[in-house]
Amino acid sequence: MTLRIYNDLHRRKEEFEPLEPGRVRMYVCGMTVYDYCHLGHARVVVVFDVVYRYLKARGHEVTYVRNITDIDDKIIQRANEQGIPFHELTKKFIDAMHEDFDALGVERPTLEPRATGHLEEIIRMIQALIDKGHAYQAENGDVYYDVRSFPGYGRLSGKSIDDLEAGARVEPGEGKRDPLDFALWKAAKPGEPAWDSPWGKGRPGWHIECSAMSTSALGDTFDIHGGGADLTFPHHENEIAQSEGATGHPFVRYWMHNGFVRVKEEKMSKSLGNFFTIREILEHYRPEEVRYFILTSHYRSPLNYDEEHLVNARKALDRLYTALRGLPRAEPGEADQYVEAFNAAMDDDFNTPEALAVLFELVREINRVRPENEKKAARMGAELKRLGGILGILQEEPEAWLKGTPSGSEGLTDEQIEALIQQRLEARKAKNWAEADRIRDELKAQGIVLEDSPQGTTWRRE
RNA sequence: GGCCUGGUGGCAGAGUGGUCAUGCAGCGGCCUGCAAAGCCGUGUACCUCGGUUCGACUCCGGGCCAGGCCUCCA
Repeated sequence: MTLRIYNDLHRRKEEFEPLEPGRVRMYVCGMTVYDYCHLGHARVVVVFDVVYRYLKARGHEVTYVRNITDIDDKIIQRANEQGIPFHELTKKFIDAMHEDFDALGVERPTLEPRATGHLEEIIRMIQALIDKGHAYQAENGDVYYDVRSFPGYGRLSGKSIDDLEAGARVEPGEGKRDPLDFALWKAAKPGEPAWDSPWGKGRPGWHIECSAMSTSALGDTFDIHGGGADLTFPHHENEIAQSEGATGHPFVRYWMHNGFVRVKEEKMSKSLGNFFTIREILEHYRPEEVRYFILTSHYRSPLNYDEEHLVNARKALDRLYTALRGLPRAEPGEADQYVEAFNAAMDDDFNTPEALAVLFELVREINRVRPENEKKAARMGAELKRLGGILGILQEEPEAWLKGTPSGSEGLTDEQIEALIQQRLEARKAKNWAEADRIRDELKAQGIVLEDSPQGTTWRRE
């Protein structure tokens, strides 16, 4: 069985073979930390978290690097607006980002480099580009990449320099030789944070940060580079030009881009203002519901945000957890055909919707087997939980999940519920069905669902 | 304008040249004091017009529609 990944560089699925067998080097473009993360950011980190987990589950040793852009125009602007030093602003949002991602159950990457911690590498790379004739310093002090000096420019995004040229414009005072040239180093303006360099005080451009951080952490050539589809051009195109221009080696073997989160058929983005932050959503929905929702569509497809879908995610997770509820502890087993189907789905370019479908098929089998053979069901349940772990779901205690509330909601306490159930039990013993049903209806009105079984009555929150 | 995706049942969302997705919702049955949960069963789904084929939702071409990139954006 081989893993196939859709490689954006060639626009087709390709068999995945890491440069070094058993070892995968992966880089994902992380956040620019000037605001809270929204659902679009959540999608990137959840998607690549699953890629990371699955590669590990497949037995690879994975070095996963996800950077933090902690210096750029927007950060400076926002810090100035608030009258605080830029690093104070970035610290606040880096902390918030970690809170949000931790809440979503996203594993921390192996390394999380920050641009401001890699000025040396950045400067060295820019110098190499100048030395090799790929970059030049303009009269305004900025250093630009000479796009026409790199023959492969446009290969990833499928654009030709000449087509791009048509719509491009040079802003006054930029001093570019060609409108498509982009800044590697921006000369310091008054009041801006600045670092010393051979070209005077200034700061790095956005694109060069990722080239420098990725190659310094993973080497000139590495296996997977990921990010949102909006980064394909120009960011990733520029990264290729920079890294290959500077090192002379191929940069990335497999390029992966996830699709956008949409709101009413439009891309969710800061500029459109139609975004929902992770923390807003987590006020009303549980992290696992958000995560499940993200995984219900394939990572390259668009994902339409709608609260109804989050509600649906909870119902689906309820079914999964219900199958696990009350099963004795056991070692995973008895479910080979489901494990195979799950792996086949994941091997096919990380097809999480199909992998989830397999989980539901396994659930049906567990529910079927359970009455006759609880031990077998328990082993299958353990397997279900293990597979869920690869997707980052189903790791809660089933009982806790089913009795849990979305944060923020209020109602009866567990003790009050148990007391009412006890009362109802008395009524049922006396065959006072009217009273028993009254209590059940009362609880139902509060969002509590009762389930009677020969073993007793259980309850859950809707 | 250039380039790139995609249009699947009530909703969401996979997938395949000729039997099944899956979840939610619906309907019938079993189970239950009645329910719930669970199990079993159930739905003339594949934008449109042509073409290829014994056969296409699946391949090819046109059209229509939606979204994206071409400027900071995950």
